[in-house]
Amino acid sequence: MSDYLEGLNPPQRAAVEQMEGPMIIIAGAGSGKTRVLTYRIAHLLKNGVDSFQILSLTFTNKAAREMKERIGAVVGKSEAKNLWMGTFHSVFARILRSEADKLGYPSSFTIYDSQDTVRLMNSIIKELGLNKEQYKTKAILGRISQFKNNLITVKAYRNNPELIEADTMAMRPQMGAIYKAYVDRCFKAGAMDFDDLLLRTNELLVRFPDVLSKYQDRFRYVMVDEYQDTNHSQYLIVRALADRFQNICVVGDDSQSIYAFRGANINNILNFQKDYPDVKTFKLEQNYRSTSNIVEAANSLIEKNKTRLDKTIFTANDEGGKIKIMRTLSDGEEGRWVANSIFENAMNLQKTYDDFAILYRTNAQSRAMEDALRKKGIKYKIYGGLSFYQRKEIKDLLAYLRVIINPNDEEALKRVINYPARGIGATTIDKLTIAANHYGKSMFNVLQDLDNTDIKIQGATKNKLVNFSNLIEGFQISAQANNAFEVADEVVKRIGLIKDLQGDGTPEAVSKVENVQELLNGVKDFIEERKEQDLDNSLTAFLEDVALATSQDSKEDDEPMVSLMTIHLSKGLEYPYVYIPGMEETLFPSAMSINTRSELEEERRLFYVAITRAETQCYLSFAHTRYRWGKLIDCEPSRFLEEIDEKYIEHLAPQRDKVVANRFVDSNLFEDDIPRDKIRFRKPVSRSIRNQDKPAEKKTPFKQPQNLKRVTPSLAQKLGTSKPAQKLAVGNKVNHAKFGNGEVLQVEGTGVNIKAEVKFEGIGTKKILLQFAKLNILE
DNA sequence: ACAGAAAAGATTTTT
DNA sequence: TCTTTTCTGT
Repeated sequence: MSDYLEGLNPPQRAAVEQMEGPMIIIAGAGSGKTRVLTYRIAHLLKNGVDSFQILSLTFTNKAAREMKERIGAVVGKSEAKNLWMGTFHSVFARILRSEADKLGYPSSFTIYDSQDTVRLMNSIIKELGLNKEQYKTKAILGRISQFKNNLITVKAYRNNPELIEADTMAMRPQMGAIYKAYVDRCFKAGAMDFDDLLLRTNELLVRFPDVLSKYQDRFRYVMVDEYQDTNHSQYLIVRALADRFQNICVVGDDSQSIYAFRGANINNILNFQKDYPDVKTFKLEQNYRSTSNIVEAANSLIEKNKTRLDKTIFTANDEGGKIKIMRTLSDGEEGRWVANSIFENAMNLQKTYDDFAILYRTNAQSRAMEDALRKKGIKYKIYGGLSFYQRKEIKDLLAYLRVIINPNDEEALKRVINYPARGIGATTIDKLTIAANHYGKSMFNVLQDLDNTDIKIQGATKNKLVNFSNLIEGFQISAQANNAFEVADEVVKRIGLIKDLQGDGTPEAVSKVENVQELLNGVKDFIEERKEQDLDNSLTAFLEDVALATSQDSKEDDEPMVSLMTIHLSKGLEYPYVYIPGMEETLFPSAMSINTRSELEEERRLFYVAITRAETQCYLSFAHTRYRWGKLIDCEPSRFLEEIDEKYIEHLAPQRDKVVANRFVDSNLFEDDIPRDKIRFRKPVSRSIRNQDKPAEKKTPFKQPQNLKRVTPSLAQKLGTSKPAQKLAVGNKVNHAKFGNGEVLQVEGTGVNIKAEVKFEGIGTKKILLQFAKLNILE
């Protein structure tokens, strides 16, 4: 019966068998963390713990679902069903729904996604008459998010001179007013943003001790996965809930903390031992995922971080291939190289495309990869980006459903009030907004009571408004009698959505219609699935599911495809072959994150996460030029490349071509790594042909030579320094244009500061900065 | 009120 | 480069 314990190594087993008291499992990458978590819950259940008493918080819905399935396999499905398992946001949304009235919210409160909050903030800034250059929507929202994650309410903000001072200094003196307006509007709309789901939970637990007591008593065993990525708000919730029984088990890896930018506090995991002095610590240090080359390379990288918990990741796996680094001229060439390499590996090693992943720092990098993959005929899927539920046609339909459930949901209302177009324009909406603010009512209430408001709206427009509000009220009545699918279907038919989308029959239009159809099917599936499991299948439940769904949660495809995603999204996943393009300064590490040590360390952890996704082979690449912001810019290899111990690395880029090198040195152009064909043939031919039918002044004639000139000096420097440590070794015989022949005695420094000590015949020893030296390797 | 044109903005990561 | 916002004229 307890055979599930057999396959575990000693620390894994010890962690599984530790049932009571505070404990922390420090789980290195690929150390079988999910297994331990799963079996630990199974173990609790087997030992008589009631499944209703376990709360398990994960980072993604997907992780929760998978874990539930695996537990179900061990202890039986019906038992697993009772577990409270999910993301912080989804679990606490559920709790907040049942306790909403205590906080003055309707239990059918809406969850605002980031699109909604941006729209709301835009209108607030406009209404307050603020300069939008000075008050950037995103920056303001980011600041408010910070406040909320640290439980700083509007009141607390106003009583905090330091915060006010900081905002005043940052040229945002109206921050407090904006914050208040934002919170008020959300509240009035019966809406919570993502941060509210945590903040309001805290409020609930603090203000209502009986509620806290209830949930403390209910959740006698609390588990938190990815603890290194919890923020302060989450930290407090967890601590409060576990306070009575102290059966709290957190799992995480400080080396994989990559969400500081959205408030994650790595100190939560670093200080856990201080919070619970009698904590039991378990370390899972054996990596089962990757080859030893990958594990060791990642170790050598992460050692460069100063703030770390003490642990040593090791593996018993094969050595495997070294980490391969490729250098290319341009981002386009980088993409082609990746696509080719995937194609060849799949072919030669008999792998399917499922075995490959391309992980990048920024979403913008996907394009070059996509282009190359498409040309090569390789199927791929992109995770992240616009999820299905964020597409316009879907959001529009969802907005109708939201208004039906919660007519005070202003963002949804504004979305649908004139969609499909029914002649209610911006002017009218502005008037309604003003009236709503003035009377302290929701916009929909104003609509229902037009006669008792003194806003000047023309008769024709007024009719349209009345028709609209009647339409919604009709839906609401229907929603009381019919299920979610029937309501959604009725909405689509009544507003003529399909007809509106069909339009001109372009492929885009067709796909929009299909999307709407798919959403309807989705509602149907949802209802049936929930019915089967005897769960809430209301429209409200559906909308909540959708609001908290992420792109990772989409269904699996049957056809094998290469996976493309940001490194952030890749956390928790693993692939045999991993490609990490764009290993360049200002891209990775990002230019925004090189100013402080902690930011840089987070970037390094991000790189660590990326490398450790790989099971058998990891490829890194960088380009010398890249299109960014529509401009061709020069790039320098990432500093991270030099931080991996050389012995785990193999460079794939061709070595310097000496003949070419010499020729270029003579003319003071020594970008000898550029293959000759590339110099001649990069696009100018086709461009000049295309330019023939364009006005002369618009064309950029022979951009190529221009680029060469502009690029030359710096590119030369970079090529000279790109891998000098490897290229220029002690003992090399070199030639210098001025000093003649010599022998390398020493190489020191990094990046642009690499120096070589060279003994020249008849001249003596010189220290030369490779960045400027015109050295040719003779042997 | 709306379509088409011009200008601005974006690219760090997201539950 | 490509998308989104704002302006302009009807």
